[in-house]
Amino acid sequence: MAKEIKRQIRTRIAPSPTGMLHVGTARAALFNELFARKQGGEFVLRIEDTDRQRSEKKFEQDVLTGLKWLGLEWDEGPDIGGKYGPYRQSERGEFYRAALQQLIDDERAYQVPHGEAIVFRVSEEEIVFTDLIRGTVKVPTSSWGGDFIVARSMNDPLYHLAAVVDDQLMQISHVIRGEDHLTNTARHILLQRSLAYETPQYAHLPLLLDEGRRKLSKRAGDVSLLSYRDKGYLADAMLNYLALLGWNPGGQEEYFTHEELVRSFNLSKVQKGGAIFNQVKLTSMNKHYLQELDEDKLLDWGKKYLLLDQKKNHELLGMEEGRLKAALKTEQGRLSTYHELEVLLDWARPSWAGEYKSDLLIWRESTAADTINYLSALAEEFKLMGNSDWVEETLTPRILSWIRARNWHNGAVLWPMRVALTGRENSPGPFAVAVVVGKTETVTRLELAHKKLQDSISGE
RNA sequence: GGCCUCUUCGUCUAGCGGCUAGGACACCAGGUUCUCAUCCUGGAAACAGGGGUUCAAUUCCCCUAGGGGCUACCA
Repeated sequence: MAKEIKRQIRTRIAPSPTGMLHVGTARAALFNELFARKQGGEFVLRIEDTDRQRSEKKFEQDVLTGLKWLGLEWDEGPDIGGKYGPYRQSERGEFYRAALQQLIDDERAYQVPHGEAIVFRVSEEEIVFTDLIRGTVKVPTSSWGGDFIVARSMNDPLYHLAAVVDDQLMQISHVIRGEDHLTNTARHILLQRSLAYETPQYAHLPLLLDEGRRKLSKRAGDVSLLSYRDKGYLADAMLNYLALLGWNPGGQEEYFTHEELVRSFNLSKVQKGGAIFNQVKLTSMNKHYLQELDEDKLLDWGKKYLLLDQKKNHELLGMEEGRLKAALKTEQGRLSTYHELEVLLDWARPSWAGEYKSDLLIWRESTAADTINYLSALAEEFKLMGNSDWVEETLTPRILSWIRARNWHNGAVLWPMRVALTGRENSPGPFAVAVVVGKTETVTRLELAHKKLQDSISGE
């Protein structure tokens, strides 16, 4: 038996730029990247734009932007070149022509009478190959009907031919792709044999499914990777979530950095059945990552959101950066995506006017009269405080003991204070908010609340 | 229809002949608390069904059922 020289591990992701980068494609890219990195191999990005009608430059850009955002880096690709370029199929015509000519010369393929297609001859047989995830897979050529078209013309190759030629020329050792390619693999093996190519190792990933257990597609909702970025999902969270869809390292831990994923990745632990892309779980994972952001990263994250609609968020954007940072920090525990940001940050605006109902100011076990009293007492107490005391560590104990000294109830005083400052039923604690908006605004807001409540009572 | 393929809580999964079948998300209850969130405690929740093999099957084999994919001059 001939000792085979161990080939360099080379994997690839080969998206076709006919739409926005799909989360399923991103996940396949991730698995290819993890596998290559783990083995000390190389990861290649190839753009499969043989379908000129449907391929668009903007989609190619979306693919590149999306993969980069996720944190995947390729060793060779259309943007950086490499030793087996070009990496765009539309620029590789000569290679496909040569392969087609060879197939025709060897009578493995023929041109139909008027030259509008080149057909690859297939005899009836069963193709057997080893899948790194599924083991032995058998596909009879009858399953797709035998002969198949490999090109529209010498200058117009189709997917099967182009993919096979490129994988050979680019020295791809492992083809890791979706399960929907299972029968395509049999066709590719036939082409490889006819062209005297090497057959790479194959691994077919379980599909990403929608809630109805169907292959995740555009009609199922958001499948564009970057749409998740724009909704406030962090790349680290997305990467982590995607990695665990159809794979896991075996233990109980489920939060991993990219480096940790590389270290523990193993194709044999890839699941065989499809996995539902569950946005609820993704969101909870995102929340976890959001909690761990330091204040500068959190500020960057928040600003990206505000920039999405600059007009609407004009005031927050124009605000002093320290204040925005502090405001975000107080709301950090409540953040999970961008969805709620606008509402959560509303109180932080300097011109915030308190559009809440006065009844909200009254704690459930308190009365309007008492609340009015607390509100004015608080305002007076704050006026006595120096600006240097206006930090949470000083403010909190001071007011708490001030309340205790008067035999008041924390809730009866703190609830109205918090509502006066945020106008919300649910919000960060009153001291944290008071520190962010500053002493002057705190007093103003307390006086506003006081007036609101008084007006509502006298209006009855 | 044909071919291929898959099957553990609702979801993502651990398990690789002997376990009270574990974790996470979601859900429910309680605690902490001015509220929400966080955090802590607890709870409900699964081996698709039927045959084998074996002292012993979630685990190995077969059948059935169900799901999914493919069946383009798309990729």
